Amino acid sequence: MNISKAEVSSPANGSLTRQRRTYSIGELARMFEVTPRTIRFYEQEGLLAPERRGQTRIYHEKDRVRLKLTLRGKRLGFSLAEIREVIEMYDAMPDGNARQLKRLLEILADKRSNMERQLEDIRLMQRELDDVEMRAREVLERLDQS
Amino acid sequence: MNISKAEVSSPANGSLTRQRRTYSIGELARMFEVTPRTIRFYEQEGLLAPERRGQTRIYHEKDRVRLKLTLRGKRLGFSLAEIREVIEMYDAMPDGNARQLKRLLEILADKRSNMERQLEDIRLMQRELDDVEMRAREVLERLDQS
DNA sequence: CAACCACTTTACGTTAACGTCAACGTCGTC
DNA sequence: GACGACGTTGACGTTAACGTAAAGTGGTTG
Repeated sequence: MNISKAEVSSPANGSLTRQRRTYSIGELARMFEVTPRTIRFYEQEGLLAPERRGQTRIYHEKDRVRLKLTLRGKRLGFSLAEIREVIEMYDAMPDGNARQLKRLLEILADKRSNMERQLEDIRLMQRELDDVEMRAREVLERLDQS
Repeated sequence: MNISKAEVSSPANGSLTRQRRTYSIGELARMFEVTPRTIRFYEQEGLLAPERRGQTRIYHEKDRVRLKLTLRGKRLGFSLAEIREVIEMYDAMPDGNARQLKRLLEILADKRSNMERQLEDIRLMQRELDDVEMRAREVLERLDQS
């Protein structure tokens, strides 16, 4: 129950609305239920780029959001490489050339169709589960009766 | 464009509605856009159990459905082990004991909540994509104007 | 000051899901 | 009867996504 020193690590904060909260790798790891190792690995793969205070990594809101998006992407079956590609293009957007931007739109369309398919898969799978569950309950009832 | 010999492999079929079609490993592979190696691997992992005519494998409708379900499960991020678990329990259902059946229901509920979460993830991800796409289009327009 | 965290790097290990290659059998056909 | 297409087993290779262990650093706490 010790108060994190990270809380104090911000210099004279004038704004009230501005959240200048930072996180240690351990905090972030607990928040998202991953290991620090995972977070370092994502950095190594170019998905995160936290600030450094000496040796130790310091994560800001931006990093937290990225991690959240990364994990969400993973749950949807995207590879880290795919996720990185999108993140990189997103970051380079303002001064990205037309070719890059069009490539980005392509990728997005691709992800979109991917997700449409997943939606359909989920619908179908839910029906299967309904079916299996029904049968299972039937069998269970018969077992209870006898 | 040669007619598959598999077509002839069924003995005097009286029923009209009954589809007694069988498939070779290659046919199945092309149908689902996987390699034969993948299909053999799934068999080795207990997900398929095709008939054998001598050395060669012969796949029936049942096998085709299983493969379809397996691939769908994969697209949803389930491991082959998880998929096998469900398939095995499903097959053993009629004479499965109450404990097994309840375990099955647990697994199903688990998959269900998994998919609920995926639905939410997809919704969120779609919004992200909308957002990114909008920005990208804006930047593109500005590039076109200048 | 010693002990104890939390954090760091380096490096090797592991697992799932196949790919790839070799070496062979079996058709139909030219 | 050689050839090509397809099938088989077996074994080893590969990739992604981390796990794990070793060895060191830096701060605070009793």
